Amino acid sequence: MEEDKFVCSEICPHFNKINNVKSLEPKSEEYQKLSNMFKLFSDETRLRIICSLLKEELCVCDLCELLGLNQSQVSHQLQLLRNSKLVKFRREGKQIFYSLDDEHVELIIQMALNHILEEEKKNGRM
Amino acid sequence: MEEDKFVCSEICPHFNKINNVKSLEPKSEEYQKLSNMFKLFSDETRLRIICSLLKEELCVCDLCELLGLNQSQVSHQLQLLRNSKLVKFRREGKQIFYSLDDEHVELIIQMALNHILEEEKKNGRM
DNA sequence: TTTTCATATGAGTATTCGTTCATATGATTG
DNA sequence: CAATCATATGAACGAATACTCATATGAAAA
Repeated sequence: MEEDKFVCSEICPHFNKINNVKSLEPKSEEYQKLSNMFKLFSDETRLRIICSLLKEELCVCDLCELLGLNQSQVSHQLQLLRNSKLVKFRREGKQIFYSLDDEHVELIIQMALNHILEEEKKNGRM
Repeated sequence: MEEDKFVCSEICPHFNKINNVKSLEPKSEEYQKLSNMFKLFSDETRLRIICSLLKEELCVCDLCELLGLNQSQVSHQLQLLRNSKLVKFRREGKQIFYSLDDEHVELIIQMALNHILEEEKKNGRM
């Protein structure tokens, strides 16, 4: 790893830039947490579950019905979301109702959606 | 797939909820684009590259130096970012300079970072 | 208290994805 | 035009992860 960490002779290393960036960037622990968070959004199934819960509290079975997924699939994904404290749940008889436990999620997804939609508009015009 | 798409007898399907959610949620094509976008942020290496480019235009070699990665690794990740139009680049002699080609990226990461930091604060207090 | 229903979970498998190594490309320099 | 330098790319391998199937749990109903 260290052996091929080359620096392109004398031309390239823009050390002023590099030091500038170094001073501004998040700490490495934060990078890990950030990427873990984005990982939760990166699977389409999970994302659809999250977006569904944005609007309504739903039970596992509702999610299966809504998304056309089997129960095991939904429960496994919900487990991941639970572990990351992104969703909360309450029991009501035999059913368990899930809802989002985070105020930022909606904003983040909305931003990303804005990006997508603008991208579409841009490509539509060219 | 279809066979085990059960609906928990008569109790569960909260069809009014389900229909409400259905009417509000993004279209399935958008889900795919959204998850693809988040996938780009979900790898720590890629995320560090993105965050570095947030501040400065940098050449491949700068990124290697800055992040302690080998050239192949950086180029492969840049290829993914290029394919998704998240970065742009310009050639200057032998070097290629990359920069971000998107205004939303910074906002999205900032939101997520807010989330992380608040989470930390919350846990610190308990 | 046995059965049923909604959900959770573990193991196994298939697939996706990141890294590495080797090599290619394309611009510059001698 | 041969050599060198910065970067790109393809193939192979390994690790991570999503899905499936089978089974467990825990509440309610019979």
